[in-house]
Amino acid sequence: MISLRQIRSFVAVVEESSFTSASIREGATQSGISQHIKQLESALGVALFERNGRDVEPTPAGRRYYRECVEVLKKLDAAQQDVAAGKSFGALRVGLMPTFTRSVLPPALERFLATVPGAEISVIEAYSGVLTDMTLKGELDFAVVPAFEGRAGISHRLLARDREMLVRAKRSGDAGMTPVKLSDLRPLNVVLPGVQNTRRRNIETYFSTNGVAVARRLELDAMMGTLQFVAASDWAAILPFIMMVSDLDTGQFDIRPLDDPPFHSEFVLIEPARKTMSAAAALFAAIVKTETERAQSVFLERTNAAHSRET
Amino acid sequence: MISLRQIRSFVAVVEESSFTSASIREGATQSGISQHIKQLESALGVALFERNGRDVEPTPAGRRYYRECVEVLKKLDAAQQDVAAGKSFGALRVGLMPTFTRSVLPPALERFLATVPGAEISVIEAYSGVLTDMTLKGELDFAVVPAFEGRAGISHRLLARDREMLVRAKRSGDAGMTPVKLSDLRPLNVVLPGVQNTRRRNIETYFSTNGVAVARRLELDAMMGTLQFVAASDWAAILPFIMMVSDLDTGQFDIRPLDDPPFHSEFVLIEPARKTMSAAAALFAAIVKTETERAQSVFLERTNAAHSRET
DNA sequence: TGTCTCGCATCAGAAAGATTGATCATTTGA
DNA sequence: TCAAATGATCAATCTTTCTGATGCGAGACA
Repeated sequence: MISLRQIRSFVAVVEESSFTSASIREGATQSGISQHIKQLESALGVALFERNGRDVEPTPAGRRYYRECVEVLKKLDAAQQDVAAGKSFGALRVGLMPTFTRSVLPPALERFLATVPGAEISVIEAYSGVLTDMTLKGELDFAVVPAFEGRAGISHRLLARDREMLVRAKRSGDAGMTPVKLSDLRPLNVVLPGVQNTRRRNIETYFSTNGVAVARRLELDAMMGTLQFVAASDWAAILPFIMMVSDLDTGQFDIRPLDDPPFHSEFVLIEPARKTMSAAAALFAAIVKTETERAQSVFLERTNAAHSRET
Repeated sequence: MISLRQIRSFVAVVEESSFTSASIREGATQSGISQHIKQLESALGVALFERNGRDVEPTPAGRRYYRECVEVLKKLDAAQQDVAAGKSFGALRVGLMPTFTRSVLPPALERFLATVPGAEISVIEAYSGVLTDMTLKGELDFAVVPAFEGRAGISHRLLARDREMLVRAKRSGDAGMTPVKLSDLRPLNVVLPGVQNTRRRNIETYFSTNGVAVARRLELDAMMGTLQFVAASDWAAILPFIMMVSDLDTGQFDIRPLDDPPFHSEFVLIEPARKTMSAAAALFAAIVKTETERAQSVFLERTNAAHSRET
């Protein structure tokens, strides 16, 4: 007889393409996972994986079974949520990339806690890779990360599309929010996230596609550090608008939208495909989205203002 | 953590309205079932049943959870079937009431075995109550029974609507298939199924609604016996047309449709709600349906023939 | 009203089953 | 060719589950 444990192991192996990683994710041993798969295969009478050396790939039957298993798990999860709903809003764990923790998180948190006074929420700030792994492991209810290539076991939906900005230390006389064409500038000293970061790849693509000259590159995988450093030097950074909203009026930064062409980034909300978002999570996600939109509305106000100053 | 065993137990308890019956159906002990429910309730944090003395009734939450659990089980079953399909047509177990085993079964079986040479099939002949219980227990892939009031855990769909006939021993000079109004006849000696039988209740309703006089009643829960007895006596029986198709030309019986008003019976195909019909079962069900329709087409031929003889 | 019976809850011991850790076999990449 | 990585296998252990006996409460019946 097939058990849920076996199914969970199977799903993990498909998503991780590895027995060993699956065992870690499921908090089990490789041996146990191996046996689960074996039992499943013998119960179904079908091979679920093709083992070619160190390569584990689902057979067509395995792939089909995977799809259905994910649905079953999701339905089961939904059933539990449905019945257990109202019991208490449970503890909510959300992963946000720094872009969001800086500007959007504070007002979102405030609204959420006002709406659900008893809520328990933890927010984990990390880069997209970490957040994606945690989401896959089921350690997060959802996470917000840059749009990515998709990954087995993760479902995602667009949360926001944002304009990338050139951020430098403010010098007197700078007109805020004036669009800037990077290739017109002299070669930049630019602070960038590390190569494993999704944003880094997008930025490099923009640079090379649009003939942007870079004098020097500095890798900093520390957002706070980046901002501090940029504020106190002549280095620049490329950051999404929503990250900088709260800095528009501090006089610390010169913030300008990249233009000609404009550079957009997309952010998606990801969650484990096998789970149903809890009511609490859905509420918080909605609040994050509206707060993001509110922050973005500032963009139009300011660029209009900049425009009218010019004319 | 919730297990499939627990869910199956829960579903069984809801459908049986009893821990004890559920334990029998699941091949477990009452103690075990009780623990499963307790674990489920504590895992969900919700009471699933209201225990009022010897009465077990699902709470609203329990009812909702039941619906979702059935779906989960069904999806899981479908997933297995899907993946395991092609492995072999498996053993098929079908329950038929005597009405169907007499006329429809032989040609249906023949066609089925011709279509799927390697098929293993067993047909169980029994009355509707027995067949329904077996279906609920999962001992049958499906069963054909008289239309009934519905029952938790059983899904059903209409298979055929058939005309009830007055069946008596043939006497010389009888014109076959002439419609007959029972209340015009002198009081009948009639052989009937036992009171627990669904057909019995329907027949009694027809009798009393239409002022049919009955001289004597004889209860026989043996279809073969009923036919033998009717053929050799002046007792009558009320039987569906499809049951008698193969006896139209034997010269043994006088078979006439009840008329003014006509008396119809419906037969449904039932299966466990938590399962997905296997490909083999679906095929056999389809064959049974077409064979039933073929048998019924004889009705029109013969009544037309009878009509033209009269005019 | 008292007693009986039926049915679920509970508990401790027994059976079953799952998990682990060690080890082997195989493949890949240096 | 060797080292590293990965999956398969196996026996021992440990956890979980199940059972059978017993308890308890509610309705049935006299």
